[in-house]
Amino acid sequence: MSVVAAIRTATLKAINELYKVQLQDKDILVNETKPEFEGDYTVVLFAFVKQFKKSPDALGQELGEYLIQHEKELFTSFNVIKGFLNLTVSTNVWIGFLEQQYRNASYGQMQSTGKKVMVEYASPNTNKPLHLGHLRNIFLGWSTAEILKTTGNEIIKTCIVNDRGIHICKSMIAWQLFGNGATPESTGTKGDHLVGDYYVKFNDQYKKEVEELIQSGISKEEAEKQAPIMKAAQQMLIDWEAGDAAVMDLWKKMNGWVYDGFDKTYQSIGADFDKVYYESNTYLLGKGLVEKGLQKGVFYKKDDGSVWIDLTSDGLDEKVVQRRDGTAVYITQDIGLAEQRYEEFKAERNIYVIGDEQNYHMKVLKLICQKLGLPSADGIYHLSYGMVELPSGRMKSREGTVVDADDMVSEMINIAQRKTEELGKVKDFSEAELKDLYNIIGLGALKFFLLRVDPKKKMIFNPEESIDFHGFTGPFIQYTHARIKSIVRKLTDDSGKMTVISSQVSKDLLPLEKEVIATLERFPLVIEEAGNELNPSKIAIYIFSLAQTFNSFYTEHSIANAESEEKKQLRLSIAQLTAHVIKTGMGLLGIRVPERM
RNA sequence: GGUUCGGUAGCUCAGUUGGAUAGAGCAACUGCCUUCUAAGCAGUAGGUCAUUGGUUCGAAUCCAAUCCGAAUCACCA
Repeated sequence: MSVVAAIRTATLKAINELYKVQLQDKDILVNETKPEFEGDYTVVLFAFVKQFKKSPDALGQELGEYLIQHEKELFTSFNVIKGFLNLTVSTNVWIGFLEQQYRNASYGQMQSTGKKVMVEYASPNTNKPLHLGHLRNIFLGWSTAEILKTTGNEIIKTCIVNDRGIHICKSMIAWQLFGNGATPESTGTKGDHLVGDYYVKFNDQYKKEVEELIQSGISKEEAEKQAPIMKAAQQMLIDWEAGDAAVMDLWKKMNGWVYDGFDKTYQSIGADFDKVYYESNTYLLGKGLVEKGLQKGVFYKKDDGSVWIDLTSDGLDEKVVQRRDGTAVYITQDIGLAEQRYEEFKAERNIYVIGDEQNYHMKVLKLICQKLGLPSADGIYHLSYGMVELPSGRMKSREGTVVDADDMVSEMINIAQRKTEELGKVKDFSEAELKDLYNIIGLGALKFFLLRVDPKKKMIFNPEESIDFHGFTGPFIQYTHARIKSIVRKLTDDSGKMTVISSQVSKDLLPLEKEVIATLERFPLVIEEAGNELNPSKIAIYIFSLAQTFNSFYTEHSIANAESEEKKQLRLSIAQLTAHVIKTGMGLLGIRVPERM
């Protein structure tokens, strides 16, 4: 049981004994004591004042005295200031925790819940390469999955590839017109970038044609409809749906290039999936559900044959679920896919990592599934995250104002290399070791940058100012880890035992020693909170504050030259557990930590 | 216009779901490398928590109104 939980339990018991009132866990507010007061944790008493008809001071005194009397193992002293009961936790509790955990290689891992959770993330279109927004999505999805794994769930990572539709036809048409048979091999261009280039070319040509038509006296709307290249793309989509052999061949070839490119990117950033769905296989799903919905009276048919659902009583609008030509729309496919996935995996929860621009869509999706009475419905959860914007506004691939994912990654790795070379601390590293180190640091900086903020909030990225390596950053934490490892190497033998043998650890704690231990002790609570909220930034913030606290401790108190062997043992244990928590916590964010840097 | 989300230091963000004198990082300024890695540490300065009113022992946090910004409201995906 965590210290905070123990304080709650003890307080509940004390209240029950003293005032014969049975309260719940959630009624007891336990905070960390502010540094300017004496104590470790604080029970806030104001909430009980009315109920017990006591002054806050009297209540605090009575509770404090009771706790000191009856919980001698837990507390050593208390003080009451205004309505705050400040409790000092016994040193034995902290030492006991440390002795128990510092060699525990699985500290932080929780017991299995037996629950299955599916996490869908990334889900790219195949007409252009990944950009910074995708990176936020991918890091967020991957990290959330890892966190849920650690809190005891079985995880299925999935991805739905949007591989068909007008957008890919645009790239295909432009390639036919301007490509001259170019391939990734012939041009030396990564496949997804090559296809993306033709998507841009399509739009350039389209714009040009529209301009020309407007010049010839046609209205803008009409010009946009009549532009030959757009007509060609639309025709190609029709041919694709008809299964035209030549179109299918081209489609397969170009998508193949894109997948090769995506795979390289995924590999470089450490993204992986247990199951990938392709929209070309799923876009016809959901048609049977339309029939079912009509029978159940959830849907209704308009005179022109289109099928709708009326969600106005839920505060939303009317929504089409089937076009008048009988084809399924986007949302219908999603319903079908939700069903199919549920049939296949029976996951209780299905977390969709999708940008907040689709909040409305996802709300509708869940609502329709619920109204249809689908078993997958209640498990649908939209993990909505904010867009990554530039100082000039949103990124737009058509206007070329996107920060490309591959460029971003290689730039971060370059900066990592430059900084490492400037510092010159790893001159004995081999070529391969250096390469790996630059990867660890560069990607660490990037991932931490994108994960340290609340997913729900949109974030602004300024390409002019490169991502920092000091302060609240990945490299700062990696550096703290490397420093600890350096000490551990010097003070232990290969088996991890202290070279200086001492039978026991010191029994008294300096303030900074205690602060680090108390922070370490909170790790499982933080993981739990991050899991409940599906919010990796909680982990990032926590690990940063741990590193900060440890660094203060590190500069203030020597480990190797501690006053006594017991102190040395104590501090080394603190350092080792800190390194473990940093490594594990950063691992939950998908960030590796180096042994040296 | 309807709905939803947001506005906290010059910048980027926290703020434990209503608790003590609102916190970090960056940028600025002062110190600290002949003892475990200075990608570090210690410190200074920086705030009308968008505005106004309300709820109560207590509000950045809850409610109402107003101002500003964003997303969304397709027989596109």
